[in-house]
Amino acid sequence: MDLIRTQGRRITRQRRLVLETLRDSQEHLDAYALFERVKVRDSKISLATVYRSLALLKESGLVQENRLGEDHGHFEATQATPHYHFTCLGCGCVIEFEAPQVMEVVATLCSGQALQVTGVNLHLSGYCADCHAPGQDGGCG
Amino acid sequence: MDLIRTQGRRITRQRRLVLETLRDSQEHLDAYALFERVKVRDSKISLATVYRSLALLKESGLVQENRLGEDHGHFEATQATPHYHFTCLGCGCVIEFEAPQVMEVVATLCSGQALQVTGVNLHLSGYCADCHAPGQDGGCG
DNA sequence: AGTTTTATTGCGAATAATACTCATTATCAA
DNA sequence: TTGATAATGAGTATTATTCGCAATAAAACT
Ligand SMILES: [Mn+2]
Ligand SMILES: [Mn+2]
Ligand SMILES: [Zn+2]
Ligand SMILES: [Zn+2]
Repeated sequence: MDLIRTQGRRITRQRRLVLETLRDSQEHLDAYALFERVKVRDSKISLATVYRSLALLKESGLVQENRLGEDHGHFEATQATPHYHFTCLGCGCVIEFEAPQVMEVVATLCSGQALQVTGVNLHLSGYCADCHAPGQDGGCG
Repeated sequence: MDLIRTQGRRITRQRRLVLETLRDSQEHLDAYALFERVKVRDSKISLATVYRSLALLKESGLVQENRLGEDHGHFEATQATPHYHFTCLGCGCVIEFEAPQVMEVVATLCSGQALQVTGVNLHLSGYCADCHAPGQDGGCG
């Protein structure tokens, strides 16, 4: 968190609160849901500040934004190991998974096409085990 | 295109035009850019119809929507082989690439966690060969 | 501890992408 | 050709996110 204090940026109660709240909840909250949770501890905080804090925390790498197929972002505190997401179109649950193959793809592109990759986003959607009818035709064998 | 005519849906001049325009341009157009191109051939078409047509064509699998890190979608006619996207944060160019490893990941999740995957979206961002300074620290070795 | 500097906040208003309403038009089955 | 109704165009509404600005507070300085 202290690495924010570069370039004259300040550590504020609001920014600390946004990060803590995100870390405490092991979920993938959207900006408004996070706002509601943060408001419990700071009833005066504004939604704009939540957005601004998230943008800053993202810049510093402490927070990740995930696009999970909806028209708004979902946020989570950065984990130790990179992971990706599956969302169920039935119940809306989010399942995290690791996939080292993705980094192999990235490595191939780096050497093959001289691309410098700074962001990786893999999002799968479909139906979780609870939601898909066993007879239904799905996306895998 | 004819498979649209199921469930009482109709093939209209506008829908045909949206699909054709998308097929002709081998680009990743957003809804508004597509609207402008379509308007050349049908000056009366409305933006709402472009959105509605895209939604329908997506449903029928003829069109893919890609989220490329911006706050709006980009569309392309469905290709023979699935592919993924890299966007350059410098110049904005979009580079397509194939990556069979992604489907291995999907297969693993299908058998391992009984997930039914219907949508796959992999998006990389960073700097293309023209844009990254050779000395800069990037995301690969 | 008090003062100064200026980054940050809260609030409301502004934007931008996309969806909706509804009267009119056009597709298509009969 | 006609009738039933799906789709369109135009405008409006909605939603996520950003912006402008006066008031506030974090950090640097005394
Ligand atoms: Mn996660
Ligand atoms: Mn493409
Ligand atoms: Zn589910
Ligand atoms: Zn570039």
